[in-house]
Amino acid sequence: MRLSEGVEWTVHCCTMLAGLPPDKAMSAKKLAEFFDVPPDYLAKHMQQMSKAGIVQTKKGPNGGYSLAKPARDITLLDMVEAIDGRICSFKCTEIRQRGPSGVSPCQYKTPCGIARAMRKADQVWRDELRKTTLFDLQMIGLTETPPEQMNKAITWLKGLFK
Amino acid sequence: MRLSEGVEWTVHCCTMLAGLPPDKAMSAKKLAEFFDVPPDYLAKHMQQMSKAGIVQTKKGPNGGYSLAKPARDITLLDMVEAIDGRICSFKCTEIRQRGPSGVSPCQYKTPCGIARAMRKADQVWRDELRKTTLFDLQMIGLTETPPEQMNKAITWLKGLFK
DNA sequence: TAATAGCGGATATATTTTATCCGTTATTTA
DNA sequence: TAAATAACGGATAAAATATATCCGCTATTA
Ligand code: SF4
Ligand code: SF4
Repeated sequence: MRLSEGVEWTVHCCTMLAGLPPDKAMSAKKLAEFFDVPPDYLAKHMQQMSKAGIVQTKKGPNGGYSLAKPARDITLLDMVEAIDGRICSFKCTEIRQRGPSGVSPCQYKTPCGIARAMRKADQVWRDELRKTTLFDLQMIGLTETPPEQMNKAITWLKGLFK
Repeated sequence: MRLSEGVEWTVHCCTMLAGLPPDKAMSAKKLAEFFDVPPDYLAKHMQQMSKAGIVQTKKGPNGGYSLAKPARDITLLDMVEAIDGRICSFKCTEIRQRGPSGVSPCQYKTPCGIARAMRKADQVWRDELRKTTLFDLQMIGLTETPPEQMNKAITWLKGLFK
C-alpha cells in the first residue's frame, strides 16, 4: 500500500516546469540532474506524464518537457494517476465464491459491503487529491523553499538557459 | 498502491467470527478451509489480527480465534491497519535535499506542500474506513448473501460444531 | 549533417508480497 | 498422563512487482 516513488519525482518535475520561463522546455536528463535521480527511469515516468496529457514534449536540441496546460488545471490526482493508475487500491479476489459455501457467480448481484466500503474510501482519497493543484504546490514552494536553495536553483537554471 | 490480499481474507474471517455462536472459536485451519485460501499464510495474517487486539485466541483442541470485542467496536480501519500498517501511502524520499540546489537538512522546517497534501488524503482515506464497523459488514452480509450460500454455510458450520 | 531529445520495447536487478515449513508452548480430551 | 490440537515466532522459498538500464527508432534543431 505505497505510492511508487515516481510520483514524488514527477510531481517535483512538474513544479519545476511550472516555474520555467514561458516557451522554455527542460529535458528528462536535466530534470534528473537537478533532482539527482536515475535519468533513464525518470524519462520513463515523464513519458507517462506525456501520455496522460499533463506535459507536452518537444524533440531535438533545446527540446524537452513543458506543461501541457496551466498549472491551475493540473491536479495532484492527475499526476498520481498518471504514474500509479486509476484502479482502486482494494482488489477483490471474490473469495466469497470459493470454498464449501460458494455458489454460482450469477447469484452475486452486487459487490459486497466490504468492496463497497473500500471503494468509497478510495474515492474520498482521490477526491482529496483532486483539491490540490499544481498551482497550489508552486505557490507553497515559492513561499516555503529555503532562500539559500532558491538562489542555488535560480543560478543553476541560469546556467541551463544561458 | 494496492492493499494486500490478506486484508480481504481477514475481514472475511472477522465477519465469519462475528456470526459464530458465543463461546465458540474457529481455527485458522478451518477458516482457511471455508474460504479456500492457503492455511499457513492465513494463519500468519490472523496472528497479526491477534497482535492488534482484534481477535482473541485459545490454544488446543476446540480452540482457535474469536472476536476480542463487540463487532460494533471493530472498524474496517482497525482490520486494514492490522495487516497493512499505519504508515502513510506516500513516502517522501527528500529529493529536495539532493541535487545542485540541495541545502542542509536543518533548513527544511516543515514537510513540503506535496507531502502535506498526500498525508491529508491518506488521512481522509483512513477516516472513511473508520466509519464502517464489522457490525455493519455483518448486517450487510446477512441481508445480501444469496440464500443458497447462506444455507450451505450454515450446514458446513453445523458439521464443524456437532 | 551531427547532436539532441522523446519514445517504445526488451531486459536486468532489487524489493516486496505471497507462501511454506518447523520447532515451541499451551490447552484440551481421552 | 498421553496424544492431539492450535497459536506463535522465526526462517526460508517462490512469485510478483517495482526499480533501473539499454537500445534502436524518429523527429527536431543548429
Ligand atoms: S465479499 Fe466482497 S471482498 Fe469478499 S470476495 Fe466478495 S466482493 Fe470480494
Ligand atoms: S519537497 Fe516534499 S515530497 Fe519533495 S522531497 Fe521534500 S518533503 Fe519530499
